[in-house]
Amino acid sequence: MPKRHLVTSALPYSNNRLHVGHVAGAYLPADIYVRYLRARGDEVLFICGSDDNGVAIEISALQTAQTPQEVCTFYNQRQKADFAGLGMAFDIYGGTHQPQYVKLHNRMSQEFFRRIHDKGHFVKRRTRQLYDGHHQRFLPDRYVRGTCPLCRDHETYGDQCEKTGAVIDALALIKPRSTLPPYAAPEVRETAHWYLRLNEFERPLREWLESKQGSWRPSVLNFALGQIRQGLPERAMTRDISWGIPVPLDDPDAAGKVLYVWFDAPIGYVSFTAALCVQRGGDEQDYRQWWCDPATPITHFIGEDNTVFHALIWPAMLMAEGQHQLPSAVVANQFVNFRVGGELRKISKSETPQDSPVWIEEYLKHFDPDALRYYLTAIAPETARTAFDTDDFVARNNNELVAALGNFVNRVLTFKSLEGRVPSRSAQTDFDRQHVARGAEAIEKVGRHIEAHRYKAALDEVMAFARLCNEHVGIREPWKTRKDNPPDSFAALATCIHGIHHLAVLVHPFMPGVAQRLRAMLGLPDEPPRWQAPAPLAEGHPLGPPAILIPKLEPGALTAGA
RNA sequence: UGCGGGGUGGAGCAGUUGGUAGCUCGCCGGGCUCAUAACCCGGAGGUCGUAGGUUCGAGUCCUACCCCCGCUACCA
Repeated sequence: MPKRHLVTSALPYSNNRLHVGHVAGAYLPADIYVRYLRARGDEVLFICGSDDNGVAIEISALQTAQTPQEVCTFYNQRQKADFAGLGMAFDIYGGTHQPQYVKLHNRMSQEFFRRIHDKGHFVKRRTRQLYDGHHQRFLPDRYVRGTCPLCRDHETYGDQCEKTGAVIDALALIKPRSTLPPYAAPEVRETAHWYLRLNEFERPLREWLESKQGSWRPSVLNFALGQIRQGLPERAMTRDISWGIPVPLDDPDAAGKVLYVWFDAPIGYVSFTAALCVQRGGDEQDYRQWWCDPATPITHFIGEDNTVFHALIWPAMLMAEGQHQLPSAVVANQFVNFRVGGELRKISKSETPQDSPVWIEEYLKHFDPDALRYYLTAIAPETARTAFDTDDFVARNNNELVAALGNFVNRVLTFKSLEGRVPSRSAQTDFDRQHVARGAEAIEKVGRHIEAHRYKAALDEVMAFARLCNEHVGIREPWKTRKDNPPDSFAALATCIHGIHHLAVLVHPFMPGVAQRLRAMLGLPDEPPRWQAPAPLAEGHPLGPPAILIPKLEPGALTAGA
């Protein structure tokens, strides 16, 4: 494995609060991966920040009588705080339109656009589009309502029939109305846009994707290859809105237009990397060490909705632009729904209660971030959608995390005869040594799972070792030999303590807070562990004060205040 | 219509290149008492969505079909 990695998590759109689905999809797995790589001794840059441009923020602002800048900065700050509360180890959390980053980001995005333009990969096309005369703006199809031109019997949005799901032409809507007050009837105007000729990249994209067979998840690969098989359409990379990055062309048709958010958002990964290089006292151009060096793998963690952009459009942009590496891996997770009373629901701003613990901000007011990290990894939507269930959360916390891991640590470290010190292991048995070897094996296996992005399997392996530790004490019964064979009892306990030391390593990528508490209880310095089997602590090594590692939750704890 | 994902014991999930189906939780029975009523041992429970096919042998490959979900948007 290489020594240097660039890891990104999808840029959250800054017009909403974060919920557990976001975290389980694009952030937590990435954080686990990064923590593991660092523990292994590799050099990692972990890049994230908010996606601040685009029509959705512009319209949110319009609806709440704020400026787009106010909207995106407000949510950028809240999201950043949520991530910090969850322990996300980003090296930088930028924002494509935040004051500290916008200048560099705009410049790099415009340069990117220009290079693609100069190489002839865009085509300019004229189209007709609905225009809201009151707001003096073009309306995305989603922001127009009217009578469905197919069924002719109901109101629908301008993009899709709500009854049949069929795609409709917004220009064909009968009696169209803007969805923006005062709901003016839109007029049709002509406009010009620059389209990326994706079809030119079908073959290189297919070859590139096929080279990933066996290492990428089938959901990403098959989806992307399926799209190519159907033929990639041209996609407009410019928009008729004002909140975004001006199109950097002299062409009069470019006046007043901005880059499509999905054009500039992935460039955010690059511009934030450059910003980080500057923050660390280097040069902006140092970002090339991470983006242009084939020995540095780039891994994008995303939610399933971003697959088309990260597996097709962004790679095509990179091919068109020609100066950067393609992603080494695109790790996509499915969505997480919310189960309430046995019923599955989507998590949404309008329907999910504002004080529900599925909102990270709400969760963190009452509970331990690591319990959430545990649960979200246990239900990781790696191959299919899963559900966040508050009762299941409490059950897993109490019956798995607390019972197997927390309780094991507690039953060993509170053992009376220890007197705060690591006892002698001189009477260790073969069984004890074998157990220690199993801990080392677990560290290896978990590492392999994480490298393959199998986080659920990795966590299972961690918990399997915790259970093995319980089994080991159960068989050794140091409480029975305490009086008649103290050396044997002590050796068993020393082995258990060594097991806890292994657990402190194993748990670190998943639950950094738990790992830190374990190290404190073991009397170890407060520094991140190395990903290797720890040497046994010397006899007499002073232990820290034992404490409850993970609190047990009352049934219904998560539903009570939410 | 097209593309993609999923359909495995009560629940949640694993099942890499085909070889009598595993894990966690829950449940039942027993044990232990160091421990956050935690832990350990044993047990019951599945004809792997349906119907065919290939094979000595298929959850695992092929065909058809059914169900759920997403995409098929100028929404991030």
